This record gives sequence, C-alpha cells and structure tokens, in this order.
Amino acid sequence: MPRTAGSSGPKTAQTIREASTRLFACDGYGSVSMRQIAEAVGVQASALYNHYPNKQALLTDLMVTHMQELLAAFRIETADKAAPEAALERFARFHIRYHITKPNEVFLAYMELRSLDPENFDKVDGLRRSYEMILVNILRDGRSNGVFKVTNTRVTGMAILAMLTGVTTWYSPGGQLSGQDVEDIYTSLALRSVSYQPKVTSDV
Amino acid sequence: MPRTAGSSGPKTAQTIREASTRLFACDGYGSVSMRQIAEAVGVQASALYNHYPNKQALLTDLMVTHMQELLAAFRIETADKAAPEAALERFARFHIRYHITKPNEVFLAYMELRSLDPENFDKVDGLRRSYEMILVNILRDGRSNGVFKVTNTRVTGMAILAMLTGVTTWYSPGGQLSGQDVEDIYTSLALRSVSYQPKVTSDV
Amino acid sequence: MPRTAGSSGPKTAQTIREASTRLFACDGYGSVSMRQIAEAVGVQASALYNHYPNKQALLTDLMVTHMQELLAAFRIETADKAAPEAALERFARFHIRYHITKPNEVFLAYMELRSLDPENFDKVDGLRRSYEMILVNILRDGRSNGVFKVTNTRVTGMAILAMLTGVTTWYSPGGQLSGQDVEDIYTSLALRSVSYQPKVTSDV
Amino acid sequence: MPRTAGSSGPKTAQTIREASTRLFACDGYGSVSMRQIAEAVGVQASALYNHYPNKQALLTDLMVTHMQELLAAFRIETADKAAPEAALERFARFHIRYHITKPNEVFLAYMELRSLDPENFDKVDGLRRSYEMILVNILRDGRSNGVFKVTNTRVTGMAILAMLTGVTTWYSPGGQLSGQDVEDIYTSLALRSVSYQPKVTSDV
DNA sequence: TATGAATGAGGATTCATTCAT
DNA sequence: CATGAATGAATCCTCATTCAT
Repeated sequence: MPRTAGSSGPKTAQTIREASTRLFACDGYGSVSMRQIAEAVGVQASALYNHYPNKQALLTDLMVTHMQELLAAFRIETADKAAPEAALERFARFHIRYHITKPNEVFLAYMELRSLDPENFDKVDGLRRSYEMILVNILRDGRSNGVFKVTNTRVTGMAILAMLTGVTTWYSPGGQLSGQDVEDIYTSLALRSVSYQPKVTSDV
Repeated sequence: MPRTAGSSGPKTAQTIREASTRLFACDGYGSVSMRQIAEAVGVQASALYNHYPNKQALLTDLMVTHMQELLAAFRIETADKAAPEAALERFARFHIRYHITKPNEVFLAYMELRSLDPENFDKVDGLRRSYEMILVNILRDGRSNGVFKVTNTRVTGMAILAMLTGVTTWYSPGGQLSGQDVEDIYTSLALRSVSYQPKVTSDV
Repeated sequence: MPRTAGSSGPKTAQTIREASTRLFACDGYGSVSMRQIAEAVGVQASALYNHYPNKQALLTDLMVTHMQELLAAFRIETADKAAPEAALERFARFHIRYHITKPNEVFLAYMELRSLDPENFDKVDGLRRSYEMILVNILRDGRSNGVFKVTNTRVTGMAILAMLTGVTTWYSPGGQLSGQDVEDIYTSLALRSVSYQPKVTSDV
Repeated sequence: MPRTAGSSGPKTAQTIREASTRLFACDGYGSVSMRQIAEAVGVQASALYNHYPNKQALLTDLMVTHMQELLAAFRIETADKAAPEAALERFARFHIRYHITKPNEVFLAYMELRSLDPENFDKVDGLRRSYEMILVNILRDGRSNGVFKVTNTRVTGMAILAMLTGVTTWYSPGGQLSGQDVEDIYTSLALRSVSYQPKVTSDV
C-alpha cells in the first residue's frame, strides 16, 4: 500500500522531527532505532528515507535547526541595544524561558554533540559558539563598564550557560514552581554570580 | 586456545572499567558495543562476561562506583564541620578538583542516567541525590545564618551543581588555565551567586 | 509536479533500454537496482513502470530484442547461399563485427541467461539456439562436402561461438587493433580450427 | 544456542566456500544473499561472519583460491619443458580436464570479475593474466619455431582460452560425450586453429 | 579465564513495486 | 507520463549473549 491517501510530505517530515527529537532526548541517539522513530510517526521505517537520507542527517537537522531557531528567537527579542546589566538579565530570562518550552530540543543539542560526524559537529558547534559569544560579549561590556566583576569572561560565560541550561534536567511545567519563578531564580543567580546585585525578589 | 598466558582476573576487570568508562563517555552507552570494549581491552567479547553478567550491569557498576567514590572522597576531605561560607567554598573547590581529574566518570554519571534500567536508575539516582543534598544543606545553613541570599535552596543547589559540573565540557589539562585557576573562578562564581562576596582573586 | 516538460514516452523507453543494458552488463542484473537505472535515465524509479511492468520484463525485453536483431542482421547480410568455407568466413566476420559494435548487448545475452525466469529463459534460449544452428549447419555442410574436418559439429559450433564471442571481453575500439584486424584474426582462427586453410593475411 | 556441539571452524569455512561457489555460479553474486548461503550451509547468516568479514571478501577468496589452485595444478602437471606443439596440446588437455571437473569455480572466476571491488579485481586479474601468459608464451615459442602460424599471439591466446573455457557452459558429466571425448575435440580445435595438424582422432 | 563458533534478534538501509496526485 | 510518498520484504551486517572447548 503506497502513498496512503491524504499523506503529505511536509506533514510527515514534521512528525518525524517531533518524534525523533523526543526519542533521541529520552533514550540517546545510539539507543533509538529508525524503526522506533517510524513507529512513533505511524509509518514504516523505509518511509523515513523519503525525508532524510540517513539517521545522522536527521540528527544533524534537528540540532542545526534548533540552534538556528534559538539564535533567531534571541535576535528578535533583543533587537535593541541595552546596558550590560539589563542585557545580562534579558539574556538569562530569554534563555530560561526558551529552554523550559523546548526542553527536548535543548537537551539534544547539548547531549548529542558527541553523536555527530566531525563535519556535522562543526556546523552545530559553530552555531553554539555564536550563541555563547553573545553572553561572553555582554560580560565583556559589563566588565569594561565596571558593572560586572569577572576574572575570565570566556569561562564565566560557559559557567553561566551551563547553570542556566541545567534547568532542563529537572523542570517540568505543572510542578510547584511556575516558569516565572524559575526565571526569576536563575536570573538572580546569574546576575549575582558576576557581582551585580539585582533588586531582591520575594522568596519563593 | 583459551586463556592468553599472563592474563589475570582482577587486572582485566579493571581494564574493562577503564575502557568502558572512556568509550561510554565519548560515544554514548547505546553507541558502544561489547565488541568495541573488548577490543579496547585486548580480549574477545565473550571474555567480558566472565567479569560482568551483561552490558547494563557494567554501566551500573561504573556509575554506582563513581558516585560512591565521589561521596567517599568528599567525606574524607570535609570531615570537620565548617561555617556555611567556608563549607560552600570547600564544596565548590572539591567538586571542581574532583571533576577535572575524572572527567569521563563524571560525564558518564550525568549523561547516561537515561540508559539505566529503572531499578539501576534508582540506585544511582539515590546516590546522586545524597551528593546534591550536601550542597542544598550548606545553602540552607547559610540562609539560616543570613550569610547567603537564596530564594529556593533546592533549585539553587541544582543550578550551582550544573554550573560547576559544566567544567567537564571544556576543561582539558594542559590548556591555558591551570586547575587552580579554574577552581578559583568557579568557586568565586558559586559564592557570589548566593551573594557572598569572596575575597577578590587576581585576574586570570 | 508530474511530467517534466518536454519528456516523451518512446524517447524515455529507449533511454531506459540503453541505460539498463549498460548497467546490467557492467554490474550484473542482481546488482543493479531500478533506482540506479532511473537515475541514469534521469527520471524517478516509479516512472520506469510506465514503460516496463517490472525488472524481469525489462531484462527479457533487452535479451529478446538483442537476439532478434542479431538474427535479423545476419539474415540481411547473408541472404544468398554460399559455399561452406565462404559461409563460415562470412559468419565469423559478421559475428565479430556485430559483437564489437554492441559489446554490452552481447555480454548481457550470454551472461544473464541465469537471471531469467524459466519461461523467459526459454524464449531467449530458443533464439540463441537458432543462431547457434546457423553455424552448426554450416559446419555440417562443410563436413559433407569434405571441406571441413570436424568430429562433432554441435560441440565445434559452440566452441567456435565461444571463441568468437570472447572478443567482447577485451576489445575496445580505439585500441591498437582495428576492428578489421580483429575480424581477420578471429576469422582465420575459426577457419583453421576446422582445418580449412584461409589465404594468409599479413601479420598484425 | 551457541557453538553447537561438534561444530568446528575449518569445516564450516569449507562448507561456506562450497555452498557459495555453487550459488554464485548459478545465480550471480548480486542475486545471492548471505541468508541463502547460510541456509545452504545449515547455519545462521550471522555465523558466516565468523569466517569471512563480508560478502565481497568471500567472493574474493573463492576467486583468488581458484586461480591459485589452477596455476598450481598446471605447474604440477607440466613441470618439464616440452616442444610447442606438445606444450599446446598439454595446455589444452589440462585446461579442459580441469574445467570440466570444477565448472562452478571456473564459471565464477570468469563471470564475476565485474563484481569485485577494484582492489580485489586487481588481485584476481593478475593471476588470470599469469595463466593467460602461459598460453601466450607457448604460442610465441611455436611461432618462433615456425610450427604455429599465428598473426597475433596475445589475441590468439585469448581466443583459444575463450574457446576452451566455453566448455563449462554446456558440458555436464554423464551426458553423451565422455570427458575424454571433449578433451580430444577441443584440443584438436585449438591445435588446428594455429595451423598445427594433429593426428586425426576417431570421429565422435 | 579466555577463545571461537554459534545464535536469534535487530541494526540501518535498500529493494521492487504501488498509487494518489 | 511523471512524481513523490508510501509499503513490506529483503539487503548486509552487528548486536548482546551463550557455551563447548
């Protein structure tokens, strides 16, 4: 039975992306089979190859797309220039907000770098570094202005990113803390870690 | 032709642990085969089963052992009680120092939780929570004393842990920064993030 | 987006025949996929099925067509009756000439008999035997006339055919030997093998 | 169920060679699956990989081994030097005799050259050329002595080889003609084709 | 303890083929 | 007449694991 009536390319491709993002994030790239993905999509494994030439290309697409969307979303939210302390707060809030709405994509992008072929790794890593540099540049500005105390902006940037990104390992919507609570907590930690004292928020 | 001359049980078992730690960390549990491990050990795949009943047991052993050693090492270093700010600094310094000497073990323990069977997951997760609670308790003490400003100790604990653990993703000995440099930077970030101002260290 | 502009049925069918002849000859029927043929044609695999009901039918068509054309070409060149020695020479020259212009078709017809379904095999084999019998009959006439020394005409016929057909395994136009040279050499060998001494041609 | 009691490596490997020779010869390399071979051997497909790393290596081994055995057998039979006419007769008789006892190996070695990877092709082709040169050298000697009339020894050699080898396409033991009959006929054709008149054998 | 030969399930991917469009 | 999305079986090969040796 070919081309089941009503099937359409773009729709299936999107379903593949959604299913594989979830499965790769939960079980790891190496532990997920094309058959499992196909089953989640509701299609035979061979049909996946009409949309992606192989498993590696699928993973790469997921990761590249995620990083590109992340960068694009950030640019939209932060088109205007801001002072370093405002910029850092904005970055932290954006990062947390984005990451708790797309936990699987984020988890994947950080965890499965090792599963990429060298060539694909470079693509994704380049995008990842671009994002990292946004934060590092904010820290540099703040240090120049004397508003942040930072000994090494590169290391500090990565440390803050690791801290913020860690939210995906435990946060689930519908828990005790609202997204806003979480955003507040992490933002406060980030700002203080570079010795900027934000206004105290009420205890959660 | 069984039993290569000179082979010995305990030595082989240790080699298996070392090889599999490295391979699992680099490629992911699901992407590493027993044959790959065997090759790295210099033995046939079937010989692995004289030391571990199966692949899952091997992974579990690596993770449980790592967590137990981590906890034991911490207890040895910090047998005596300390004030919260000293305790937090000691925790941070210990964590960084331990993690940059055993990057593969650490990476594994954080990344492959999802590859554990539920039963094994519980074992490892229990140990992980014990370690986490050490930090959370320090934060609680500090908040009670009024020396730390923390809105949510649980979340803050996980945030700091994520930040500190992130060092494994980029640090490699022999780079520009010494272990001591890295320890200083991260410790400073951790302390400041809870609004404790450590003495300023020289710029790195 | 069906039917690429400018495409036309008969032209495509012919392109399919050419591409598949080449591919089957080079790689073997079992090693060539419909997709490979389609790619060589510049079309999707499914389009092939507008011209041939299946892969086996395509192979059969190539082989039957080749044999029919071979027989037809022979009949045109040799419409008039000739004496055995002239007939054998004419046969040999025709065979070589035809085979070095259509090496792929010939190779296919000899090599892929085993890939035919029994029914299709019979069709092709019948034609092959017809062609074989032309040679065998020439040998019989020659033996009756006393001009050829042949102990077993059937075996001798197949031996001469194998010898002549073997030219396809090494000859390529543009090499050191012209087609005429090759024709002369093989014809001489064929005639002498039945003890008929042809006029000596100059050494090549 | 592993290592079925009584199974032994060399025995299985030999069975694999026999089964695959037969299957490749009958159906073509590309049309035979590892499963088919395994079934013929009486083993699971995966067990084949304990003996050969892949299908291509198996084919290569069959062809290289065949060519080496052919060359070795020829050298044993024809250790002493002989006059060209005797040498040619001996070569023809050897070739026919060898080829009608190992029709599958021979068929394979001539038919599946195209299925070899370039590297493996070179190995087999080198051996094939060695064998070919034996015949070509006999023809050269005979031409020098004036006992053979040959215009091009290389082409003549390949033509005679093709003729002799063709026997595998139709001969089957137990048919009307004995192996000796066939040997006589082909040898006579070969000798006459270079204008050497052998003693007439009785008509078959 | 280790090997080497085996299993049977399953890996990614390709196959010939179909049919709605 | 061609495409593109699908099928389901089959492709080669690898998997974790077992057990006679």
